[in-house]
Amino acid sequence: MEEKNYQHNKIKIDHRLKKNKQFNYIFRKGIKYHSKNFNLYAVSSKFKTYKIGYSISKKEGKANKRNLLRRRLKEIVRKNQLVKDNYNYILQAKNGATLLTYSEIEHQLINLFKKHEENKSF
RNA sequence: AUUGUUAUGCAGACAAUCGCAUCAAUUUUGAUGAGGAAAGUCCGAGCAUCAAGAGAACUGGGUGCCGAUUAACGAUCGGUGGAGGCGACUCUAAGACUAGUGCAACAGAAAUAAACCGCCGUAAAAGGUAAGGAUGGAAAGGUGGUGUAAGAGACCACCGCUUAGUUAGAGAUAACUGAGGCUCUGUAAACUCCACCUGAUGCAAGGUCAAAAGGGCAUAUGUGCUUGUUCUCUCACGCCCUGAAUGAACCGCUUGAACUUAUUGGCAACAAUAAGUCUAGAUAGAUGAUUGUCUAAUACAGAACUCGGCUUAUAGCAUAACUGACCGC
RNA sequence: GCAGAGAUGGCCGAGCGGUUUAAGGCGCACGCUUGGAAAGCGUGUGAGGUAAAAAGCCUCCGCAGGUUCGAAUCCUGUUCUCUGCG
Repeated sequence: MEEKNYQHNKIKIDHRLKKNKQFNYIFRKGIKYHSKNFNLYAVSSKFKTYKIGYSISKKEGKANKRNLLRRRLKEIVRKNQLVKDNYNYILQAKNGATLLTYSEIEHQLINLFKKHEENKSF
């Protein structure tokens, strides 16, 4: 019974960044990658899993627009398996990213994470 | 067929695959999962804390035609008066400047008070007068007549104002009759007066884990307190810091002035009764992606303690009642 | 989520019912001064529309209504900006 619970917990690891501290740390120390509508901050971490946070300023739109964008970002990251272990990320939206369609966002994000991959290999 | 006016409803549905949150089961399944405004935070409540309570005076804040509804309200409904529209109908912070005070620039002779021009009068003055002129947002009730030296509510008719009575009404008020002859400029979203209401802070409230031990201040003619100020009385005997953290978890957290349907009462807001239902509860914060079918399906927009309103944003479709103009009979 | 403050010429900033929208400073333009500059002194200077130009007229104190004879100022709604609360 206990083993099962343990396994269950192991499957459900929290991949979210939660604390303001963590966000500030990554904003300061992270390696930055830019596209037209998004910034990616990446920092290597001592943990084996990854964590990712999404940052959308209030200037980008009203609450429901921001919510929609965040959900789409989460969906794209999950579906394309863009994120690698041992890293912490922040995805920041800018310049009217809420106006983009799903496919446009997907295109930009894949390119962004490609840059990150190339940088890592060097 | 057209033109408006008012009211109401919907705010996509179904299926498949992958994915999220909560709760059940339990080992891979099932159920449920944002709005009409969830928004603005403009009002009113519940709930919590300020050790507890009673009372008085002053101050501050709010509301302001009448009646009803409501847990309550600055909300709602039905009326009255006023304003707009040919009309259906819509809008209305609408007590009192005859308690007192303030303000009213410029213009104008004069701004709450009277005479510049004028008119009458006369030899000329004195004197009488406020019709006409000019200014202004406002100029001494208005229009027409009688009257007169010229004029004037001096007198008359109509209209307006103030006021008394009668009738109708629950009342605001309305209608009628009489009186005053008009004394009384506007402004209270100026101070103020009158009537009524009103403690403060907001779930980031607040509580549990949270105790030991140590330290400081005060120790009754004292301290504390009812969170705008002061006072009276009852009352309590302690308060603060370290421990104790830029911490985690849990509670608060969703069954409620709840929702749906029916009946009854009421013009209506709404209320009562009966039956049925349980319907988000996250905490970097749960609803997305792809595809198909139907369709007018697009807009504004995302719960964060919970309710009742108000205000603002909003595509398209549908329904009902009524208004005007035109055509036909 | 809750609570509070503000918005005035190109910039800062006073004014809080009254006369032509606006004190003062910075800035800008021109002149004086100087061999030349800086500093100093003096004069002028908001924007848009109308207009050939000048003069004049109209609109503008975040935006939209209302009260008032009259609103940058008072009241209501709204938009944006900023601050505090664990």
